Amino acid sequence: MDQSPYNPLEIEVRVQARWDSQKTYEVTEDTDKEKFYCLSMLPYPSGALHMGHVRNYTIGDVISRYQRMLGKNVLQPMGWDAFGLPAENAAIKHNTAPAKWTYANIEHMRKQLQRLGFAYDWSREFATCSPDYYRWEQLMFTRLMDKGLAYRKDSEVNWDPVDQTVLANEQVIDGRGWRSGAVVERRNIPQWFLRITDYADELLSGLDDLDEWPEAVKTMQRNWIGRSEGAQFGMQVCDANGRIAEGASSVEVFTTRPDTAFGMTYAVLAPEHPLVMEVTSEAQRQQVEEFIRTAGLASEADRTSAEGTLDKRGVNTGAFLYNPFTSKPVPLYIADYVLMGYGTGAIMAVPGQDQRDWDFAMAHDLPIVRTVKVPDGWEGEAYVEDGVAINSDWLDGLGVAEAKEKAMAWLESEGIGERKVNFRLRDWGVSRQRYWGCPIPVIYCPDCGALPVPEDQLPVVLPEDVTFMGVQSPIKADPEWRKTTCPKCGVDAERETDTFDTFMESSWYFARYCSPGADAMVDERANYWLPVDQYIGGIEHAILHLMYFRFYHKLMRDAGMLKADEPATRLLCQGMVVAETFRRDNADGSTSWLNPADVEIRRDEKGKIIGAKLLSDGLPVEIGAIEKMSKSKNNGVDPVHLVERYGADTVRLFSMFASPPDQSLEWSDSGVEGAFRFLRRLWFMSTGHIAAGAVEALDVSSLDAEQKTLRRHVHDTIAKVSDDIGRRQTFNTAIAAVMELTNHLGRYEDRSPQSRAVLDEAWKAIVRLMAPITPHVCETLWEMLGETGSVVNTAWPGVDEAARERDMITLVIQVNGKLRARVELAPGSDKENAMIAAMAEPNVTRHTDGKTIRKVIHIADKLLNIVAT
RNA sequence: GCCCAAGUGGUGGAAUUGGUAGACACGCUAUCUUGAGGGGGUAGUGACGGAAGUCGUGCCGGUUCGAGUCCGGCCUUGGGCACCA
Repeated sequence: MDQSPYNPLEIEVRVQARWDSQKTYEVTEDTDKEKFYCLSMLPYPSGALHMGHVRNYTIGDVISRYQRMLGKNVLQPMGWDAFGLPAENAAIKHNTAPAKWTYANIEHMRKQLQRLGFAYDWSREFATCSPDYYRWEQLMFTRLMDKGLAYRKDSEVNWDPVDQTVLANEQVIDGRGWRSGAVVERRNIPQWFLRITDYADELLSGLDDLDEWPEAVKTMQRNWIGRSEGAQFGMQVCDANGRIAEGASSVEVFTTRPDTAFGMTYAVLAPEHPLVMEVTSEAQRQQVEEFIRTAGLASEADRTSAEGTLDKRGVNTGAFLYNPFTSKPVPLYIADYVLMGYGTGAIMAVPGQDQRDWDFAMAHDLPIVRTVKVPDGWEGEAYVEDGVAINSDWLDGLGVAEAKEKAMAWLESEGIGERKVNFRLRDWGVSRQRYWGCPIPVIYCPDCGALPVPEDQLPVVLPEDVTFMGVQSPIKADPEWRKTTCPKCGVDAERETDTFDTFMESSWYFARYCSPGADAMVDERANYWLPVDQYIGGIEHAILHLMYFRFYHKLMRDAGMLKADEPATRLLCQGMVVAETFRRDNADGSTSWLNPADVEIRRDEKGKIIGAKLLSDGLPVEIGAIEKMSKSKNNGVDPVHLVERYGADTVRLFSMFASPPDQSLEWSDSGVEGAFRFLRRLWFMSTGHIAAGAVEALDVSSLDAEQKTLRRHVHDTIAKVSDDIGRRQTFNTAIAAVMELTNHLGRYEDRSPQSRAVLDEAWKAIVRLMAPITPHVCETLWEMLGETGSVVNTAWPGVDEAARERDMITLVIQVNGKLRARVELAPGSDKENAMIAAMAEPNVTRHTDGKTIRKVIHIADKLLNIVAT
């Protein structure tokens, strides 16, 4: 048999056509098999696949293919997060409709994904902009309205006064509208919210059970939820002498440090606090009104001092509050360092124990009382650490924890206050004043108010064939679209013209994949597949998407649709794809960023990079920082070009080999070349073995030492690769282990019948070990090795533990912790025998002669350390 | 400012439980092969040193027979939060 050259393009097209025609990756529920649901975050159809996608989806594909070879029923779906602002921008730019642009992108990107050979069940594919998808989201929302979990309240938006439209945060550039250039205003308009705060406690405690989620993600979510325990209590308005008038108002404050209440020297209301104007004295009225007008206007950057703290601006209201702990009045201020959106919008200020209060007290000449004893030599300002209570009457002498407890118990027994838990987490605002999104299914009746669209009128379909002017949403501009009648009383009514935040669609797509075609949001099939066994996506989604995803799953669970408590058991967040940048600073002060493909690197004779030049003009360019691939830095590498040149297997191999999945991956053209070289070598070596003809049966008992060593290496490699892919998810070291074994095979020259039998075992192992990573070439080699059936459906190679046993082990000999010799010993040798072998080594005795051996540490079959002085 | 990662050859990275630092790959050097280009083979490649050897995982200190790994302090880079009482 002749050896043909490695021709990846020919191989890949042929193999993919077969997978396609045999529907290899389509799956159904099968209770006889263990299921495995592997999900990669669905892409936004921006137009073309980038390296970040390739990396994300290759990781998911490797895990899926590995799990399938373990015999599991593996679901790996793919779809499109199709709503969103970029489609509106593109529609304006290209004078088309957002829907048309989006569908064209999906067509294009689907082909690109298919060219990479990912094992997706395409029969489950959907785009989130399809009415068949979003109708269930609308139905769910109406149910949430019924349950009171969706509600409407006023909220601030960015308003462009020229374009007469709401702007997303990213459309506001330096305080101005991105198109009109007009100064953006803040406006309060009614918007819909989901009560995620009702689930704050469960979202927090649930993190403790997510053992296979990265700590970094869990920490970020914990901080975002921001649970804090403390006390809330009322303080009555009083006069300067502490006298409380009949029917005086009371101000509720929240504190995590009730133990410090004796050190309260003033109190503060947020500028938006409803009691501000009521309590403000006549004398202070003008100042307070002036402050409220200007509060929050100055940008944060302008108000930040060199030390990084914000100015503590505020003004005295002239009113006093009665401190129930001391029975004395404290002056009441308003200040913008107190936020209306957290706690009660009012605080007791204790400058001795809170740095913000300290800063404010210093700026406004307010007294400072320490209520926790500071350590000797303390030179700081506010003291927030643990310590003994002082100046606190009946709390004196207690530690912070005990004092807190006693203060809270006192507040409760006196009926002044109660224990209270507050969260930083806010309810999820889901209204967007955009066109290209799922219409919010609500009808406003002049008599009945806001009503959910009845189920039989769903879906509320977003018209797709629109002329998109960019100034305003077509459904807001169209007076006809919104016209409807009240489902309750039948009078003329109007539809909501806002659409949902696109995070809504990505919060439940994982469940819809499990119930294709269901005449409901999901059906029973979802409980077969869920929870997701492995979820893969970018760390940039650590907070928002992954929080909403968990929240929405709980909403679906509580609606009786799903059984599990959490949507995904294991999470892997892949790192960024980065590349070198090249720049030229132009004479006019601007910078040109040059693509790596157009630049040649220059090195010295040790291979160290000493410069770079542009290929087109031969003149030098500056080497910039290594940064995330982006259009702005022109350092992107197009995966499609690489696939055309080297094949999908090479691109997949390099992206898995260059670094572990959770670290950033530095792109390198020569690294891609190296991956290609490895596959070509694999091809030539294994087809060479095949060309040498049939192989006789392996007889393990007849192997000589070298054959045994080779076979041991094969089974050590199988064990390592299994562990690296399955448990550690360090695909780079798995590949390195296969490369090492391949190098061993290359050096192995004996072609006796039993050697060829061992080599045959080795090649069949390698082809299966590499199959999840480079499936096309492995599929082809598997056939050529004379195996029937697709490697996709073949069992993962098993480890023969007997083959891994060693006749001799290498024991490392140290003297005083320094390596001095290595000796070959039978495994299981005891300390005495190890010592005899060690003392026979001249390099050891040279370092022990004339010294007393104080101690010998022996780690069986590993190491002997002789301590001699 | 607070919280979380990370820092190892010329480069990407390996060292999984405290036990041989630098696997694997890139790059580079020499050499062979080829008409050339390309590709491939072989050998070498942490630093210093002729060698024996010594030093070496951001810096300073500690624990230990033994530290890249653990502890304390600091520096740098990346990420998150950012007046949340």
